[in-house]
Amino acid sequence: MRIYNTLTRQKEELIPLHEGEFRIYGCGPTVYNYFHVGNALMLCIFDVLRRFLEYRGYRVNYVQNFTDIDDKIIRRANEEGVDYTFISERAIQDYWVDAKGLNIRPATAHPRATEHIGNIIAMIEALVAKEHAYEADGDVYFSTRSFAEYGKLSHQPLEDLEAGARIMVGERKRDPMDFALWKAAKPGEPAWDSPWGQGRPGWHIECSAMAKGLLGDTIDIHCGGQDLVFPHHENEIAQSECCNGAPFARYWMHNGYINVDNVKMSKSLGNFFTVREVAEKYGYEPIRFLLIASHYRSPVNYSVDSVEQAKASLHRIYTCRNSLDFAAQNAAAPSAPEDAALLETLSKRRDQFIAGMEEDLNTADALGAIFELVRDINVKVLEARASKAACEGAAALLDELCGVLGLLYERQAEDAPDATAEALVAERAQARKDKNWVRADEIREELKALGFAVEDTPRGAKLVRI
RNA sequence: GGCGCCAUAGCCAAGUGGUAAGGCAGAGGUCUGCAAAACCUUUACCCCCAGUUCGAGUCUGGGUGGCGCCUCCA
Repeated sequence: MRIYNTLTRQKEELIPLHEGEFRIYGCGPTVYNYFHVGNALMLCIFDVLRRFLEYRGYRVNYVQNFTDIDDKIIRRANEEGVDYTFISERAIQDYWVDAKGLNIRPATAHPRATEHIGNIIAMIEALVAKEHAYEADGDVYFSTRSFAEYGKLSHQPLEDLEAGARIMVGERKRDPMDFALWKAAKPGEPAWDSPWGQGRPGWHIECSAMAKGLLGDTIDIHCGGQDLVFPHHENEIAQSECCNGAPFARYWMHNGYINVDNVKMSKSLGNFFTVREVAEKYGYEPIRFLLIASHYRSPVNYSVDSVEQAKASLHRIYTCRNSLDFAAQNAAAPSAPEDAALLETLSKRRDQFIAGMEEDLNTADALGAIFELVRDINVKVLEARASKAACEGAAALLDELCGVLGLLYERQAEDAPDATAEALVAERAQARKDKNWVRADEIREELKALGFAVEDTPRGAKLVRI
């Protein structure tokens, strides 16, 4: 598999450091409110990466953190007059609801910054001891000039980055490019004991500490949104490599943004749609579909129209999948001699799917393979009246590929046959045979009262729950 | 100013130099007592101008238009 590595700015063969296992760290959300469609892209795409690697036989140790202590959380807590933990807990609960709705599998671990204060302090102490960091009035800063490779991820020399740097009021930096590892407590703020007095961790050090604690000094893949490249990921590299004396992440994967009217969706611009609000109107699955329907590094323009298109696209797959169940139940033959050849033909779509995914996680291409599989199934299985075994084989393949993308999960099991309804269907079939259209239409009304719509297909009447 | 990204049909969107995947919408058709649904078929000289090449959406240079990071942000 080839992956675009931000560090080298090229596609590289993805090879794990440890045989058969990938260790992946993803920067999760800062928890203070609902996450929006833009945040969901990162969650969905790296969930797909993880699913695909597992599908290809690797073990995946995927750690995704929650930043549960931060200025915004504190501000929110003050606004609502509650403890900061109330805000973060509530947002994490909301996260689980939406993540589950989007069919994002829980990571191997979901560490919280506040659970790793000990690791964070230990790491800062090590950096101070190595003179990569210094204390100033209870704050601790990382000295960027002490790390010669600073800027290697964003490919910017320190001097150019410095042009945009500034010192905020109250900071005690020696250099504008230095960044806080530890912040001295301000009155009324949550704080932990440390060698530098009461305080709380800076944002960047959390991820370095949690990655080190749970995955080791060198991890395989570090992922996140492109907006984290600088300064967050650049700073993580500096901290981790100076502390550990080992390469931090071997591959850096960054997803692009979701745009609204061609402008980045972001909390600060206020042009965002929460996953919660979109899901209430269209359901969760179209959101997931929309996000993986284009390549993860290219921008996706979000609009109501795009969600509706996604929903319609998804419907095509669902129809095919449900028709396979119906066809399998009503197939004339349990199996046929040509089944093997038929399934062999269909499995070419699996090869196509995998080839797409292996080229920098090209989910758009992979989705194309799924739709071509759907057409193949419509023509060669459903229309050709293939055997029960062929129907089941086709269904299994469709489920397999959709499963890798995490799609087709809102499919309901078919309702168990309702005896009354079944009897009416049989009576209607007879009435239609007798050309008693009046009675046939009456029965349709009766079924409607029972909550079923009836659709006539070449294989007989099909009941659909209204 | 520094570092990058993007421009493919009405809309969305793949495309690793060799005569443009896929989806939505539209249009035809099939099935059909009616109805509903579904299925099949079909729709592009790839922003402009030069250049390299036997051959370019794909490479190079120059335009035009749009976007991002450099400050919290997925």
